[in-house]
Amino acid sequence: MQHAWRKLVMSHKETIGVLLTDILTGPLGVSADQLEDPAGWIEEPKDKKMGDLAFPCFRLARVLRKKPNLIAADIMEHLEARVAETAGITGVNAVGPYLNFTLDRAALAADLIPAVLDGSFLARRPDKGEKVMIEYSQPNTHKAFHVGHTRNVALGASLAHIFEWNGFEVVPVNYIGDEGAHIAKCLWYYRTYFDGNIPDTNLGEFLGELYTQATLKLDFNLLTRCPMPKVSVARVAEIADFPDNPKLKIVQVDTGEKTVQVVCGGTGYKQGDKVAYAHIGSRVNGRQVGEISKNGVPSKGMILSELEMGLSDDKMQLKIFPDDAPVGLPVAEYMRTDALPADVSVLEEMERRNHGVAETLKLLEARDPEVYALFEKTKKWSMDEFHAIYDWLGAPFEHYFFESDVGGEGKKKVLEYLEKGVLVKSEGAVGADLSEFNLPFLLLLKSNGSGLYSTKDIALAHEKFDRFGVDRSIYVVDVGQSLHFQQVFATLLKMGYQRAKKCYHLAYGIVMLPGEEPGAPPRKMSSRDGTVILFSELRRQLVETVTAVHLEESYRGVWSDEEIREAAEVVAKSTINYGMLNQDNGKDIVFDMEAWTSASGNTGPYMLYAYARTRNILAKLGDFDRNSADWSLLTHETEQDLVATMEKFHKVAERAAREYRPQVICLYLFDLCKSFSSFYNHCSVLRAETPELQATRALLVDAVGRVIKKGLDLLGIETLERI
RNA sequence: GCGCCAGUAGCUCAGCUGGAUAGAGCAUCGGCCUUCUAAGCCGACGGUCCGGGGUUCGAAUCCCUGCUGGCGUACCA
Repeated sequence: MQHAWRKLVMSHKETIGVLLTDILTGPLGVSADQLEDPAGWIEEPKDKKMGDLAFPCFRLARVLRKKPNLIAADIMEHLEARVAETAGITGVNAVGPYLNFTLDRAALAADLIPAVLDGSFLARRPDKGEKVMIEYSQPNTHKAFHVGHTRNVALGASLAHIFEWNGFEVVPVNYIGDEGAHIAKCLWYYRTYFDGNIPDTNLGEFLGELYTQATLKLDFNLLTRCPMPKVSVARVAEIADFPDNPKLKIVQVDTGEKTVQVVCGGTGYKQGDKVAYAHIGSRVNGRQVGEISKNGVPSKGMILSELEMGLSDDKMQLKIFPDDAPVGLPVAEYMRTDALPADVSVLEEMERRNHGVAETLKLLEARDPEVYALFEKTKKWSMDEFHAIYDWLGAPFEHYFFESDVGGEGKKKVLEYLEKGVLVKSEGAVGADLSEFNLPFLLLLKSNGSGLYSTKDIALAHEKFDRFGVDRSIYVVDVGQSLHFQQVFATLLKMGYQRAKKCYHLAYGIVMLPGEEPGAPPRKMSSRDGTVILFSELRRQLVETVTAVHLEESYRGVWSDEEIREAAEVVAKSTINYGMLNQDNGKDIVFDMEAWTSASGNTGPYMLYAYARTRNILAKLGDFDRNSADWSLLTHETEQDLVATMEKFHKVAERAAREYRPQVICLYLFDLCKSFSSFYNHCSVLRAETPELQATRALLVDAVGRVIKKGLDLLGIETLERI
């Protein structure tokens, strides 16, 4: 069924276009081929007060060789009479270079409001025949779920609703990270160190805590200020000039065992100084130290600067130890902290811990009965918690993918395409040369043959299209993965998988915390520093603050405790969801618990409040004569605003899907709710001057409430009948 | 080094494919509750749209360039 309201608005532009064409090609003498399509130039004025539609005369300036505002005046002369006899348009005036048209709002309201009330306006759009998969959330098991993750969930869930409403067939899916080193670390810590009691609740967060503890155990900077094996104290035995290069010196270094020659570019040392010497084969800041030769002068190992040791920003100054530093002693031991007992070797302890994690990983991969059983048990702890969180947030999932399920298939595919010559070997590893796409090499198999994140994504993409038959695949993943997905999609294309063109990475910015002092820049959350806001904590604090600040005084004793609790939960959810969505996808969000819970202005609770007010009016009013409504009575500025704003709903929802931006719905709802609040303070329904006006306003209020509710629905936000 | 993203009011942010006097919220300061819920409404204050060029009748918007910040740059996920 065609909606009358839509035809009406479309026809306004066409009607005006015809009028303008008549006048321009007639009295003003513009030839038709110079005119193109005036209806297409019509836009909406920035300020609603100026009118409903505007025609800018700038482009005509060139054709007519006249100033735009004079052209507007010329057209006006002929236009006014024509407009007066045109139905649907109530007025026109020339403002500078613009012609502003006012539409017949009573006619608009007469079409729109009944359509809202009978449900046809807000009904899901006709089926588009396109199946869209939306992958979001992707949490790692054995890690904590925190505020940052809620942005992803809010975005994904909202997009699912928005696409659904726009007539797409939506398949919302999750992709669980249940494989990899993080799990080995967590389980290693649990088996090696944990001796407390397992809590009764929040087992997922408990695992996250174990994981954090594990990373602390593996942060060797806590054991020594120089966590580098194969770096030891050495003595500068002799310094000689380098031929033809005054910046370099040839240094003979006494390591305690032998004397080696090093070409050194650093400064601030002299013969006899004690320095940090990195042996061949050691790793310095991730780089392997090898034997090199500079202009034919061999150099074995390197002498570390203060920068290389992470002690200062000075990249030239070599680290010099006091004279009593024993030559040959590993620097890791020399610079140890007091975290370990003195009789425990730092290097041995580092080795022991690294080995422990590696062993756990091996046992996991080999499905050792004990370790694997522990893995499955703990994985369930995480999954149970995830499900509870999704349930609370209202996030739908139709299917769960698991990393552990796609790894094997990924490897198979990579080897198959290596065989075909599409993928190549490089430095012992396998990957895709993407230079034809102007992208860097994508590693797909490590030199030891094991797969990576990218390997799994190759298999996952196939699975999505082949098994679920989707036409489009959206990945909601943070912006840090942009290059990764460009590479994955390009690799798929290179493998001849044309449907990679229908893959889209929706990149969003991360969630930050406000600076510690006013004016300080926002900071990243870090589980290590304990600055992460865990989900349970977020929920608890939000509900608590909402109750204390807004519900306690007004409703305790008036509502049941149960109703207060439920209201607090709904408000808390709206706060977090709306806050996460009402921001440009790509930009970082600063999550300020205090600011978010204060809940005034452009926030979720503001929308809920506006909605509850619409319901409250109707509840107080009770029955009224719906047939006595007279749309021409809606003359107040705020009433006309509401009608005009409601009308935009389809355009907004369509745009939100097209641009993958739930935010446009937020902006729209804020606009609508603000108009309603203004209306609420200016026009009373219960005390309307006449029964007709009262009935008309009541229907308007009802319609506005429904549009707000539907908009919030698309954002994944529930409403309350009263707050 | 290279690549991507960003820089708009004291703070947090809108500003759609270039259009009218650059807009909100918060904060600050004034008003409005015996009348439908004050989580609200009305008003005031507040801007060299990072700098510099260019395209255009017209630039916060497009192009170039510089500065600043963030992120990413093959054996982590």
